[in-house]
Amino acid sequence: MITYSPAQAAEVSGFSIDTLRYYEREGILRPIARTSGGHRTYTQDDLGWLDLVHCLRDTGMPIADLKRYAELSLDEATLAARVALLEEHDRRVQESIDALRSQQERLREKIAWYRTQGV
Amino acid sequence: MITYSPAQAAEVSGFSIDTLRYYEREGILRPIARTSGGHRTYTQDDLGWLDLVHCLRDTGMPIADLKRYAELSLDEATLAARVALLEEHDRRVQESIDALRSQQERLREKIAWYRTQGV
DNA sequence: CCTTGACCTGGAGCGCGCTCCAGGGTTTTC
DNA sequence: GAAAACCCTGGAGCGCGCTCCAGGTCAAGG
Repeated sequence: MITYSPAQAAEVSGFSIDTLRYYEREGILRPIARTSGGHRTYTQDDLGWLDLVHCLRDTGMPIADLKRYAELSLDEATLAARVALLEEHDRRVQESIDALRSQQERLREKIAWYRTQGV
Repeated sequence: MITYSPAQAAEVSGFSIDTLRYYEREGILRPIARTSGGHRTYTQDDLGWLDLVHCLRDTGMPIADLKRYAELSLDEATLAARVALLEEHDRRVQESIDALRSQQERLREKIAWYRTQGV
């Protein structure tokens, strides 16, 4: 089985080593496997999960929500509930995109107004 | 001339009274006029500026940038430079909208994948 | 082996953007 | 003219999401 050192996991996931440890402490990552000496070895599954985590963080999901989602994932039977949460998150992402666009529209109106003031 | 008490300025601008004071301390607002007793009286101009501030904050401009922008505004001759900064900000807003949309796209792909796993 | 670089833990610290508080003074209302 | 509501200042505190540090242990190359 292919595994990854902390440095490699950081490289591939795009999170810093410190952040990976922080996520594990917070329960966003399940406990990562260790070598006999105690060094972490990330699996491809771990990296797959981190990819989703990155996507959710980039779209503004708070750490606390991610943690609840991760806890849900411990129980196989919650798959439907998890997908529902992702869809709910998708709606919030859509709202923030819409909000950003409408504020951008206002910004552009203000720029246009300044332009009429002789720029 | 129409003026506004702190509470009214907060109501109209959508910022809390504490935030208005904070912005003034930080130099994002020019010093607000006072009554003989020291209470602030906001003018319509102040509220107009606060409206732009709200727009810029909502689109993610950091406090430090807003402060630099406000300092520029003290000099009439910088109008063109300020408009250029707003346009630069507009480009960054566009970038973050685009980033959000592409991450949303990935999120939707992940949801679709989970759906194939039997939800 | 032994060096060198990567990794470990627990906990402190930080940057941002507010938010709240104590202990007062001011303004408005009746 | 007194009560009630509002506002003042300076500074401390907070929530979030990391980031850094000390003081050690582990692992891979020569």
